[in-house]
Amino acid sequence: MTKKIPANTLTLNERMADLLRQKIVRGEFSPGQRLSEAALSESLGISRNTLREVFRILTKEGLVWHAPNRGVSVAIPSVASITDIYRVRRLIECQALALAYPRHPAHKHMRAAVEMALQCRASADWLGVGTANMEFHMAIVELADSERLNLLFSHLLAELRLAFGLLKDPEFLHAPYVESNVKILALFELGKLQESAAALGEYLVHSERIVLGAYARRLTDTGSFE
Amino acid sequence: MTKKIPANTLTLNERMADLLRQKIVRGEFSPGQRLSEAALSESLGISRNTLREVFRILTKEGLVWHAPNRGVSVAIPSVASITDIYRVRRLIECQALALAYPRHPAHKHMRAAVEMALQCRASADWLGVGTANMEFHMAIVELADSERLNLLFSHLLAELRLAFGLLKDPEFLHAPYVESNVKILALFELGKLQESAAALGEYLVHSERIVLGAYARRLTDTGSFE
DNA sequence: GCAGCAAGTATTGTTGAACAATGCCATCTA
DNA sequence: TAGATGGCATTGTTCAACAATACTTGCTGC
Repeated sequence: MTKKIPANTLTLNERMADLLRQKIVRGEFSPGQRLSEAALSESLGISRNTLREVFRILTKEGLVWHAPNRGVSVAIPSVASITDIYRVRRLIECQALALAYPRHPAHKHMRAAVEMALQCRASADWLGVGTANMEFHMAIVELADSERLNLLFSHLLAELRLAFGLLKDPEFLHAPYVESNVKILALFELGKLQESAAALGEYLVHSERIVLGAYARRLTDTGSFE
Repeated sequence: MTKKIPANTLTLNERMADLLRQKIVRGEFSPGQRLSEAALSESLGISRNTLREVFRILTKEGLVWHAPNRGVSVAIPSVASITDIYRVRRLIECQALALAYPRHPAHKHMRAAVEMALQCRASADWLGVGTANMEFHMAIVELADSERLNLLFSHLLAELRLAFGLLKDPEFLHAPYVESNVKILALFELGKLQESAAALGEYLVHSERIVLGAYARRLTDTGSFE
């Protein structure tokens, strides 16, 4: 009866999906860029079939776009998708925070992320600040104790990261929010859940505006993608 | 410059995924049943490679379970997963309803679903009542205007349907809620969003209790799956 | 020069077969 | 009975091939 837990060794597909996901969110490919099966499978050292499975994984996560008979390309974050992502974030994050149990274990993750952000900011590591910020918000969602929400949210963040990649000036994007997160965490630790959630809501509205603004500016600078 | 819209013809993978998804939620396979690649690919008339892509799609949706080197089996809805699903439903549905624009187009879908439920109930078509009920709740989520929430939710419902399939007595499961939906819709149409959302919340709590109860009873009747 | 057409090329979609890696099961031994 | 052994079945991954679709190039006629 003591069935062995399935080996947690990831299969090749999944490892390669991780790899490619990182390459994409780190901006090693430009949005809209076509990902040729032949070229990529050779450069990754995997077969076309395996690569296609990887593509399918990333398609579900919204990182690449698949057009039948035309292959896959790196997704181009649209204004609509950014709006959508923030809409979901407000809905999920605020509720998760407002309804949370104040001593929930994920609380430690929140704190760790805030500390990481402060540290990165001190050393002007703006990419690190961005990462820490995302971890903070991921931790907020963890408060809801839902596997499914966690998964959805991690995909959302990856997609958002792709959009951030388009924008210059990460300092401008992330740095102002370190303080905001500090405040949200402080209110949460004091048990002032409603106020904490309200602060979070404000942050999200503000952040969306900044991202959309920077995004629109970029589009007019460089011309539309399509 | 008038690029053609990508052909909306689904690829074989996707069509087969739809097919298999239906077979699963309709209970043509029993939960836990192993889905052999060789056997299934032959019976569906597709190659093993194609079937594996289909499996990957359904795995992401939670309908089948994949254990490395041991293949995939129809998912066994656990008490934990049911709890999780209802947790997500409460979080998303109630907010979607409470924050909705009262004249949102999806409102028509809600009404259509309620009418369908009434009609099915009149002819004692309990399966139809169940379907209509799900469409009603899908419509509620559509109020939030989020592509991503819609997608998540449709997967959630498919998973839940799988759990329902385990239970006898669909009348018992769905029939009592026709009235509840009528009430929720009525309050919504009157613009009483908070009351409507509250009624929805009550429904969800109640429904979860019923499902878990029936589920536990079934487990003690037939013995644990594992 | 340019719109439209036609043939050829490149890429993706799908299949079948092959072999390695892993898990499962029956048998054997102590 | 417990554990080791070896064979069998299934999955993981690759390869090669061909069909179906999209893209390119060059041509024609105006």
